[in-house]
Amino acid sequence: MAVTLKDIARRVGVSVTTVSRALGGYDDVAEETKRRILQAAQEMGYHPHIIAQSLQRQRTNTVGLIIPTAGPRFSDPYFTEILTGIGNEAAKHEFDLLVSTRAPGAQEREAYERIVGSRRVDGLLVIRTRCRDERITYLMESGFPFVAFGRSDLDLDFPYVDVDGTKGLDEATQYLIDLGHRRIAYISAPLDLMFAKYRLAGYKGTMERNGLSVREEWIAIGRLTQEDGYREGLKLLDLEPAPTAIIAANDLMALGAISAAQDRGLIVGRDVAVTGFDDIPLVEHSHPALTTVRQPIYHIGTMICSMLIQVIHGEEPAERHILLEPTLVVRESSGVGGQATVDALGSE
Amino acid sequence: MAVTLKDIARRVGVSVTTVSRALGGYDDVAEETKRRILQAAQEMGYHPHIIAQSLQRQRTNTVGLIIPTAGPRFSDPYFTEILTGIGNEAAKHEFDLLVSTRAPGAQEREAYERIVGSRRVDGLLVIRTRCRDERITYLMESGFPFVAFGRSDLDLDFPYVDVDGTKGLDEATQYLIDLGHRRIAYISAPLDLMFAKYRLAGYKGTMERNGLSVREEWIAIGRLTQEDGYREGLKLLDLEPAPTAIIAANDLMALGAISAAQDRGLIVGRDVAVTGFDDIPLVEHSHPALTTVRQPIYHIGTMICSMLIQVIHGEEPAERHILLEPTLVVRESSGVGGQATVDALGSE
DNA sequence: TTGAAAGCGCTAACAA
DNA sequence: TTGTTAGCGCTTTCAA
Repeated sequence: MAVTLKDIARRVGVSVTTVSRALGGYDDVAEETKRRILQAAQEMGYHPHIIAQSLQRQRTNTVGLIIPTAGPRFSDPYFTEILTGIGNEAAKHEFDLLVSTRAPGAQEREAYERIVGSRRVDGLLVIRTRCRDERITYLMESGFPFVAFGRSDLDLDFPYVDVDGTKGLDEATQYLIDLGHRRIAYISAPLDLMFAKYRLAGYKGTMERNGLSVREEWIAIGRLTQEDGYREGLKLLDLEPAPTAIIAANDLMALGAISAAQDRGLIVGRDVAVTGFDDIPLVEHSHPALTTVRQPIYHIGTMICSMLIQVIHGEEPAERHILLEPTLVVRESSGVGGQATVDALGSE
Repeated sequence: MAVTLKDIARRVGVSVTTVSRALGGYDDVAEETKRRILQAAQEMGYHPHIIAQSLQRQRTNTVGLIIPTAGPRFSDPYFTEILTGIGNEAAKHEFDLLVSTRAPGAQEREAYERIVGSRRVDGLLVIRTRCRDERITYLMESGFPFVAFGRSDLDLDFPYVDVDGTKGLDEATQYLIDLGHRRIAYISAPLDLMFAKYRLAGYKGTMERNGLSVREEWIAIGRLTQEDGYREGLKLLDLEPAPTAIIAANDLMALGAISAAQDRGLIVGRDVAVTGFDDIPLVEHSHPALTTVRQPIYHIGTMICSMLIQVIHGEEPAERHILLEPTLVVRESSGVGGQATVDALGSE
């Protein structure tokens, strides 16, 4: 049914080897022979059998990605975007992308073991690194090629790309403080996620540097969903005294917090400021448009993928540890023009 | 480096064949031999070399999905959700999932040809079917196993799952009409998408059945993004007379339309009604919460994947053509309690 | 109950 | 410039 080298060889009247070499672009094939082979291959609609190639070359030309999902209805735009980045970069290098979705835990560990053990892919991409991340210890132990999006608290050296979350939250927090805010609450990500620590440190550090106390009840934790942002947002807004600003550790929770504020009858950007982190496409046209810390997710996808492919090819990436600077994107939700400030302070 | 059957054979002192059979669970291996082999495999951390297995079995145990993306910053939660559904179902059957992202066009066609030709996967999932969909003609011609999410206007018989978009829009439109709306605008999806036709037909049909004229300028078209929903929403709201309700062909555009209305100083659910389609997690906690037509995206992902695996196994799926009934989910954006109606009509 | 041999489709070392 | 041979790791006859 499918065309093989053998079929072409038979038709052209040469050996399989010659066909293989002609198609492989080697120059030790007579011009005329090559021409006939190429033509036959063309006419017969030949495509190399990738599996056979992989077995021979001991190389699958495939990178793997196991997306850590929370549940079925998970749908963080963050993942779509990084997936696109990874996928496009992989395609550029003629690599395929194998994707699994697993919730952190035993199933996830097994998926890693199976993929590594079965040599299903040439390398893995680890995203959203965690504290004492066992995916990383496992991959380091097994010597399997991988690149991570996110740093680690393990004392291990591996290639990664990360965004300086501390800096990002420094900027967001300082921006709000400069607008006059004093009671700034923070909705953190679960603290087993590495980026959560960095961002929290940025928030706390900046508050303290400005001589502002960080009250325990101003720090909430949500699982990165809009729903959690909403729930925690309500709780924060119901505090006495209520915060005049809420910083969320990601955009989805910020959107939830905005809904919470609106449900409390507050005008976001005037009565209360809200900021996020990520700058997913969604928040540019939300209402109000969200002030957030931008990290170039798509671009990071392409970077980790291209680094991984370098590692697979046995090349040393120019930089093994890349820390990107995020940028604060000011929009309406933080109260452009200081409107929020005035009112917020006025109510103090 | 990696453990092979040969390694185990050598250690246990039997042939590769015997090891293969023992591990394969055949019962023509002596109990004692089997035990020793299993133990050795365990101790040595053996995992079958999937590529070698695939070559031999002529089966990759992998399904493919090529996500039709618009651009880099694409990030429709719709895709994340269906991806999760597909991925989880695949895992259940011990199948892997190969994912690519390609914009419709030449590159996409090549990706299909390459994947099919190279026998990279055992079958493909086609999502978001289009008019005269060349992916479908190609797959039918080549006899490659596939299952689609969406029907086709081609006169071809292939297995699919779809949601009755016409019915969904019937319900949404009728609901708004029953609330008293008369000037109902519609933001359609690009009409080369199959589902766009069905949904548009539902809108138009219901309007007409109720004796309401559908004015040309009330029908806008957006590329399913929030941004387009915003832009088209503004245009619609600036019409004279302005529509009192806007139906969007998907949730993302509905969110955009809501932002547009809010930027025009309108209260959505009171001054204007807005509805969507999909019921992505995002819209339950948006502000106002979105009235929408729910289609079980995650579940559809599992369905098409399990159907495909059946086809791959040479089984005939119980049902080859599944048409699901969507359900209208009423929330605030359509004006619960008829508030929108009264005010909207009042301004007529 | 076990092993030898062949072969999946391809590449590569070596010989001619 | 071309072909023969071997082999990637596995499964599967067939024979012992």
